[in-house]
Amino acid sequence: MPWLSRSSTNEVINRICDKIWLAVVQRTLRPGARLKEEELTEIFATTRARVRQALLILEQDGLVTITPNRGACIAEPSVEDAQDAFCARIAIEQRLVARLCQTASAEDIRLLREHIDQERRAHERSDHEAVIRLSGEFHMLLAKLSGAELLLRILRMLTIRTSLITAMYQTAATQTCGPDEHDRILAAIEARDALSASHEMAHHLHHLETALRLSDAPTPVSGLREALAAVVPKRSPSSS
Amino acid sequence: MPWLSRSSTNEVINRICDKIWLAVVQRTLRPGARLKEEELTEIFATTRARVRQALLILEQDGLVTITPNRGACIAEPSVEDAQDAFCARIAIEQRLVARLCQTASAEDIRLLREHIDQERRAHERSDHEAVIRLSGEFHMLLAKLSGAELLLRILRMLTIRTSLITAMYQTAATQTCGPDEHDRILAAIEARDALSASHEMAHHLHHLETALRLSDAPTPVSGLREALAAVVPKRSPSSS
DNA sequence: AGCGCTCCGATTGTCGACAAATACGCTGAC
DNA sequence: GTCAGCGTATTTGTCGACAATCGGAGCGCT
Repeated sequence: MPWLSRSSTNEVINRICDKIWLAVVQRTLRPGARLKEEELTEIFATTRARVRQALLILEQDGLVTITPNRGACIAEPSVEDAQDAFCARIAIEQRLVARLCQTASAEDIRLLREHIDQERRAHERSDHEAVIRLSGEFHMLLAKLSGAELLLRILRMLTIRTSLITAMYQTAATQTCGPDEHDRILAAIEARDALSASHEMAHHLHHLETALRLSDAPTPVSGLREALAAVVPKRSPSSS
Repeated sequence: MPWLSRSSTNEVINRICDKIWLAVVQRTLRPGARLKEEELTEIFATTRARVRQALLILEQDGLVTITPNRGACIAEPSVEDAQDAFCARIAIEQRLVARLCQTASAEDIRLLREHIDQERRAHERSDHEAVIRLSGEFHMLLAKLSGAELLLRILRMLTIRTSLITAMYQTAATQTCGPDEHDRILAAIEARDALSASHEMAHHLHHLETALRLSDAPTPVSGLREALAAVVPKRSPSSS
């Protein structure tokens, strides 16, 4: 578990945070899903206070939204949030890769290449779940290798938003951006070509964003979620 | 109180967060200062649970550090953290002002001008406390006017770091960067000159950073803090 | 039958007390 | 006189129970 949100001092709380975050990335938990405290309490075999702390942390990260007397749900970022997140990601990750061009060690590059290989393997066996997860982790790995604790934290907040958005406005095309672009970014880093690296990164993120924007107007999936839940509430109309 | 950290649902908790943040900005609370829970409890006339929540939020923001069984202190960011924070601020705030060049309304510009006027007045009457506070608030105001909730949050995390660092490595020169640079940024925004605006912003932040870097090597003030506290513990040597 | 009201179940929010851990001061021995 | 060991006292961490609030079902009224 090369995982990333050791925000709290407590091990249990970190496990809760990581698990939920992982479930969201793997599309097991959809945006808008309810997170009942008691439920989580018995799932993780802990107390409600711990769960509560974990939820507070996740709210700070933007993964869940807590509404006063109604509990926690997986967040549903607005389109504006997504645009802001992409904007900030472009700004930050450009700097990030440019910096890595100067600081990256051979070991760093090896790790990145290994990661991309994993991505490629997952892609080849059509393991969409792993593809999505690994694709996000690549960017986190970049931040991690930069050694900047702060950038890692910020990038986590940003990737959380973009992951949620892709989960909400998911089109078939969204998850097909293979590891090629990551590969080109790595190549630029390896060549110590900062300009090219930041350019590739900008291109990559812009690509991701526009792939989403396609489905922006037509199908805000989650916008219909509540409505659909009310209309087709799992009850066959023949019975009553 | 045009304040910024309404992270929590609870009013009391927000007040605690704001007050502490304000105290840090005004140099009333120095980095490394101990924050005892019980103490805060009676100061804010609340319960320890509230205080605890507030401290957790502040830890997420990077304003305090909580060490497992030893409580909370005002954070003391490392020099690397500071550099990262400035790096990220430059990346983000450049985008920010460029964006404001397109979206800023007349009302926005009026607010910014008013703020700068406040800065100037504070500067003229040598109210250093207000100068520091307002100088930081200017950047937060920019983020606020951009309308991007997310950018505001990130920028808060970043300005917290830079504020802490300036409090730690403070030289006389640090706080003298008058409102002129802010003024030039505003002028560029008003002229809808995105390139110039982002350039001015980069220059401004770079200026701030180098002003600090001067004292980087020579006097890590807070490094001596504990030592000094142990050596000169407010007790006159004549008494005992 | 449609609509509004009330009551009830479920869920969250809050608090106080207890347990654990650490820092400090004291005593005693070398 | 100094240092090690121990006990206490302060501070944080945790938990369980209670109170407040919200959503929904049921019921009565129009």
